[in-house]
Amino acid sequence: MVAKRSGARSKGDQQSVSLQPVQQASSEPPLSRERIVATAVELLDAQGIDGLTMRRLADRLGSGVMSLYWHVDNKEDVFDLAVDSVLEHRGSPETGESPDWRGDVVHMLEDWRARMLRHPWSASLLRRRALGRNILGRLEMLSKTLSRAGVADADLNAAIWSLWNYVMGATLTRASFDLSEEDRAAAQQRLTHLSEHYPTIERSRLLLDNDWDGAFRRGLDFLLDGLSPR
Amino acid sequence: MVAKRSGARSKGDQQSVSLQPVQQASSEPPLSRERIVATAVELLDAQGIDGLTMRRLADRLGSGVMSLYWHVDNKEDVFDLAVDSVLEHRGSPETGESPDWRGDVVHMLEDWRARMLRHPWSASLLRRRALGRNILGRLEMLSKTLSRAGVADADLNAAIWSLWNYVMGATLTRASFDLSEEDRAAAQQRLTHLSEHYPTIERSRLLLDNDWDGAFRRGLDFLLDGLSPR
DNA sequence: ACCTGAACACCGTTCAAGT
DNA sequence: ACCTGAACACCGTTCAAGT
Repeated sequence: MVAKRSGARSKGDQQSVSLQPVQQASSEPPLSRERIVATAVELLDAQGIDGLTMRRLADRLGSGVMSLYWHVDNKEDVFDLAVDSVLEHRGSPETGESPDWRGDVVHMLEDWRARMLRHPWSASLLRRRALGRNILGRLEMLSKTLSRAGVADADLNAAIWSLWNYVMGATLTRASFDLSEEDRAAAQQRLTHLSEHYPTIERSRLLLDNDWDGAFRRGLDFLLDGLSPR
Repeated sequence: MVAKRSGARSKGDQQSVSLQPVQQASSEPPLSRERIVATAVELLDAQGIDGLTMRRLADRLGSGVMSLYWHVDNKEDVFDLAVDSVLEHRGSPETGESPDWRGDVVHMLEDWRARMLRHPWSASLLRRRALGRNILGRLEMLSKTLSRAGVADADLNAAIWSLWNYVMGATLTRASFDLSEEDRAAAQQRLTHLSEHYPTIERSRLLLDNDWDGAFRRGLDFLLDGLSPR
């Protein structure tokens, strides 16, 4: 799980481009869970959620389709593993001592969101079954930090879930709203056409606002204001 | 495995049943956008997101598959229409004058969430293209209410999106986490097994907490505390 | 305007079998 | 232990054609 972009593909290895004949192409590394997951992420990035099929995945890996099923239960399993792998998280040692708990939380959650947005398919695939070590590690860090900050034990879970909900909602919305210019245009047209019925959101240009990062940060501040111990 | 047929077919019986003067909106005979959408919702409720196929939908409607394509662009279109229909919303007249703006907001958002949870597939299908009159009506109501409550124009969009994000994240999480007892069991087992690595969330029983409604309300209160004008 | 069947180019997964 | 092709039971959608 360490090597994220490591050379799992044999065709275009840069070091040996000039000298390389056919021979090395045959040395595909053996199929493995990690290689399957990494390739699934590549494929999802390139083709989107409907672009991942077991057949295409096997093609990219240079194996037969059914070989995948030795390493992986089924297609759902591939999705779950891909999602957790996107949220790689090594509990940084300094977060245990930093005096700026709020900064720590904001930083971790912005990183969370940024990672998911780099793989826009991931937000819509985060089910309970996908909870792997990376996601759990982030929840643990959040829990520890909030507790240290003075959030009461009785409020802790509600606070964590509210932050989770906010991040998931924001990420999912951004990923699913902003994928194509075509969608933007259609929404704008529809809104203009019906503006008489929705005067307030028309006036504030709610659906045309494009500052996603700023809006995320400001909403997060609202939430952290609300749950800070006073 | 419940092959439940709602008697919705048979080409010529609408006139022949002479004892039935009751005319409901659920008219059988002609294919129409509304009838397609309503049946799609039924099918999604019964079989889940993968259970909706154009062939099955046509079957339920007693028509050929390709007949659907006269009324509907494609399968995506069916999804979008189904999502908006779930969020039916008639702008209640009294919300314009109620003195309890916070109660109004909580009420509308709890209704929003409840409607989506009654159709758990809907949360994961809410894209920009799905924004129809019902969703826009809710955003308009939210906007008006917050504005009336004294939220500054410069904060308005951030406030609305933060509420949207929160509701969407909470609803999506609840829908996708709690669908099966099997998932719960697997999560519990995994957590117990790895509890040494995640002591804090283990101690607070974060993943076993089952009070979704309460957690939703408490998190919403955090957020509203944070964005209330002081 | 509305509906249709046949056909195309795909799917995920079971199975029995190969090394 | 690991991999495989053939086969099954499906998909969404194009097309040419019917009323």
